[in-house]
Amino acid sequence: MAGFPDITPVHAERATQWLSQSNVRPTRQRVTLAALLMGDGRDRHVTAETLFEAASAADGKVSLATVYNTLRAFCDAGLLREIVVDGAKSYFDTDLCDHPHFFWEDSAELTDAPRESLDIRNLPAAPEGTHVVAVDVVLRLRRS
Amino acid sequence: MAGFPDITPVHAERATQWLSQSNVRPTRQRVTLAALLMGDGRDRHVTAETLFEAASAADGKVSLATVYNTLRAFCDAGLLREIVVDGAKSYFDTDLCDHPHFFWEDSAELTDAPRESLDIRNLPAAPEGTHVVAVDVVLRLRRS
DNA sequence: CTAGTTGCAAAGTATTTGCAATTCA
DNA sequence: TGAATTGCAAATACTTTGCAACTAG
Repeated sequence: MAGFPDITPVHAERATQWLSQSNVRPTRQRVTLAALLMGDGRDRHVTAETLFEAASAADGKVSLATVYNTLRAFCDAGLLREIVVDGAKSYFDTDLCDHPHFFWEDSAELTDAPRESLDIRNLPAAPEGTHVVAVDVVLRLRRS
Repeated sequence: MAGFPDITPVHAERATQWLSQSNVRPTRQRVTLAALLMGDGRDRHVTAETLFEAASAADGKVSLATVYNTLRAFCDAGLLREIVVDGAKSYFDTDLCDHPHFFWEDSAELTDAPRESLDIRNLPAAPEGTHVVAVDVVLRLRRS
């Protein structure tokens, strides 16, 4: 459930660059959140709530509203990908490529599914005047 | 947006049987909603709100809370399939088979995508102790 | 008759927003 | 400095729930 890295100076530095490169102003709050998300370079799935808790535990001083706004800003800047699975929460994924996800119905958790194998052919064509922004593939899991 | 059939006696009759067969008690409200959903045998995608409006227009006398409860009941009974796409609303589909959907980001509408073509191979295996309940494939569309 | 269902209004959950105070470039 | 960002609290959007009144079998 936890799985967020500590915020080391190195992580903060990396986070700052990540933001600057996408023209997102690296404020203190955004650097904190960015460092938690990608400080160690690993892929992560977060909700506003989990990230807020991690930030509060780490250095505090980020309001929940800012977490929401920041996640949205990161998404708009192309730093994150929003994955919508359950009616209630939105998940944000640091891995930008299309890849399948497992959604665990009992715990409402979202995890990566092995992507190597998946092979989707003959994807329906986008209707006239539109293009496909993303292909969400979610495997809903239930306890056997 | 509309696309709901009128509620004819034939539709009501068909709806009643549909419910009875799944051990869902065919109350007046449920028959109304069921007739709107599958009276004419066509596939449909609804949200609580669209179905509520259709019911209100048709014969009235169904509260929004009941629409929510009923959609959930139909789902539990295996008469509908819930499709989760966007953070806000839940969609319900009368077509129970796995098939891909288009989600139109600008209008927040959900429609079927042509299913003939789609060919998914090597779906990741379900982790130990779980099974895959459904595979949701959603193509998010944006205006070009 | 009585267990299941309805409707209302109230509560809940996830998220967004208005706006004054603050902060980064 | 000035435009962008923050934080709070209030607002919003969707959905569920408590409970008394009703209804199908």
